[in-house]
Amino acid sequence: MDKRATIKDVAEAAGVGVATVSRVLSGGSASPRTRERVLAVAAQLDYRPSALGRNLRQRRTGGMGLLVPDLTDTFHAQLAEGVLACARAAGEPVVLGSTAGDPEQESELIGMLLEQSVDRLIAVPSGDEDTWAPAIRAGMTVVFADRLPARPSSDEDDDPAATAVNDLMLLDGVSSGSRPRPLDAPSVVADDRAGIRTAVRYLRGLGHRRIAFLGGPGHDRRAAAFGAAVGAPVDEELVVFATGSRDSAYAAASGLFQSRPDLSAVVAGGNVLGEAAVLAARELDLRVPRDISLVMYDDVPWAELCSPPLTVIAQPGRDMGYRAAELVLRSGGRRPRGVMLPTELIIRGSCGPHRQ
Amino acid sequence: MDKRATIKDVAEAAGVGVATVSRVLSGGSASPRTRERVLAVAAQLDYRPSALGRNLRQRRTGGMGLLVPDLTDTFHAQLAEGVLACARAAGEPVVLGSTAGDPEQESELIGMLLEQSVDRLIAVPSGDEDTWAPAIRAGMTVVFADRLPARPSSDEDDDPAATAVNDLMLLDGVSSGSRPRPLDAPSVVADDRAGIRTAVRYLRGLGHRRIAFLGGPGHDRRAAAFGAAVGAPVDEELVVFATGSRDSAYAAASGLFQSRPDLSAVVAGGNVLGEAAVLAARELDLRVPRDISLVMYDDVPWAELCSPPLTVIAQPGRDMGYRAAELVLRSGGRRPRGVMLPTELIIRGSCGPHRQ
DNA sequence: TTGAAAGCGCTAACAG
DNA sequence: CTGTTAGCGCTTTCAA
Repeated sequence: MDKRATIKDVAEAAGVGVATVSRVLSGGSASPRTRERVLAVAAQLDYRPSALGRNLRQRRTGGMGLLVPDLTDTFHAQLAEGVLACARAAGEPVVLGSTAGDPEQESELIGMLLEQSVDRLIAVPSGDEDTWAPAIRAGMTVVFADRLPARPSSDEDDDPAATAVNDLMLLDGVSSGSRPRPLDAPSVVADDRAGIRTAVRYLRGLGHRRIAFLGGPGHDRRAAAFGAAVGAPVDEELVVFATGSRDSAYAAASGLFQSRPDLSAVVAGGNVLGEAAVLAARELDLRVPRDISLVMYDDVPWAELCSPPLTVIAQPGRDMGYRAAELVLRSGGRRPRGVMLPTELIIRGSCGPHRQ
Repeated sequence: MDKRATIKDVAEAAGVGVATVSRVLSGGSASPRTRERVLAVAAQLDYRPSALGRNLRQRRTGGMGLLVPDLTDTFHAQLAEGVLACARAAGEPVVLGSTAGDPEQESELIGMLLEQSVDRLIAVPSGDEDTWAPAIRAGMTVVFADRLPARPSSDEDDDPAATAVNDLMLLDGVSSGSRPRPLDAPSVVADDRAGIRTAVRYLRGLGHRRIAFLGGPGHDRRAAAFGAAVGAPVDEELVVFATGSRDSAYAAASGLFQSRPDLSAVVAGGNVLGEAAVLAARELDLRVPRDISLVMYDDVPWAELCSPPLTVIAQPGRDMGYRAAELVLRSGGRRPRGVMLPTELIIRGSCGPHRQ
């Protein structure tokens, strides 16, 4: 097996200079005669330009990085498929990393990408703005998907609720006065506010009054939207957070159900939490939707498999990934502020009327 | 924002040659004094060696490629997580591609990886050996995971069953006489034979006689194992294949149930097919397990969510990915023939006794 | 133990 | 329109 042909081989075989070959192959100007000959020789030699040389020359690796917390979270898998589809269409490679929701691993992966000179990155962030500042300072074009990095917990506002309120205000266009958003990166997110609001109204319409929110890492905006939707005063006990693992999600769901028997409906902030809620409810002999109504964020194939099938707030995971990839690729000059995609409440069978 | 420091910067600042810096940073020999100084300067300058230069010099990109048919197939997501975990531990990047089960896209992605000089690749293959020969000929170290490329359909044996039988014979160590396996790549697969056999015996023990196999692309070995487990003569109609999409899986399942009302149990060759089987059964008002018993290949989190929870043949997806990554990384010299991991029948609630 | 120098394959000035 | 040339940042002989 002989080694791959280089640009030099092609140039020699075609009797032209290497620059000409380079030009022809990258669509530069050349006489039809020359162009034809070069193309012929290149094809004949089965020449494929090496990305190595080009990358070094341009001091940057093509393609993009993609960082998600966990691929076995079906929503992240959908999002990744979207990114891959766009990248494939563009012929660009995607370097993938999974962070397990751990800011430290996230940082390390960012470092790895920097080392590879990958300067375009799509991320479902786990760390806060402090985690992400280095990447952006290093000149990376980053597009956040699904959620934004949390505010750094530099001072008092350490709990999700407070952060979430901040984000909510920002979402509303209300200037928060202090601490301007330092991160200059576009994002592709779903309209969490509308999605949650619709779900809460739907549950309200069914007569539910004690509604809980079960969230995970990165669900702060959703929690805030939930708070806004149920209206003050928010029963603090009815907003609980898990830490990301399936075990933690289960524990949170189980704890919630046990501590608040008066609960009649729950909104799960993501599919892993919805899964946990179904499991915990079954374990505690709570019937869905007879004893407890459930709405889950994320539409995933298995939502239909449950008995009853789960009512969900669908967000277009694949589209979000595709759009994010488009954004990060066409980051030419203008930096669009980001995209917000609509959600849709898909009513199946996991919600029923409130029974006294 | 100043540009990143290069090896030259470090060399100058430390008053040594670039070669020395390179040596020190890659653990070569150097006097303690020099080493210390270089390290100090490097740290001070926040120097990170650029992979670009190294890659070009070594004419190869570090890390590995990973090709899977579809990340929203939870098993593939698990496998990918395993690969990523190993890669992360080794500090190596992973270039991901999703092929949608299409050999053509697979070929294109292989071409892309070749262009990037990624010379290590883990794949859940969709194409046949003809698709993969170029990659291996080009000098790539390929490790197949979950399944092996099918024999090229050069002549008569065009249908899955025939191919499957071939593979089965190979698995048994029976030399097939003709057509020696030309592909020289190790693999990490589950013990499909044992898994399927155990499932079939379990169903037999429950009294089932009309058992069907519902397969997808790449499930040839499983189909063959199924044929062997039920024993000749195999009712051809009871072995059906879908093409990979969820729609196709649903159609196959639905068609199977409708055409064979005498069916009392089905083995789904993968989680997407299991999903389809549950959906199709419900649509046709077939009760699980009253009317139809179901065993699904792959254990996935949502298998427990179904009512009743699904009895599954679990294969260690994450481990398989991790092992494959280990294999492809430590491909030093010896080329191990591959690994076969055990499966486990996890009995939940989707199988019941056969009722006349 | 160390430094100088030669590229790896490619692109982008700059001449011709 | 085309060829020559100078590197991109790194590793690796080869001498000193």
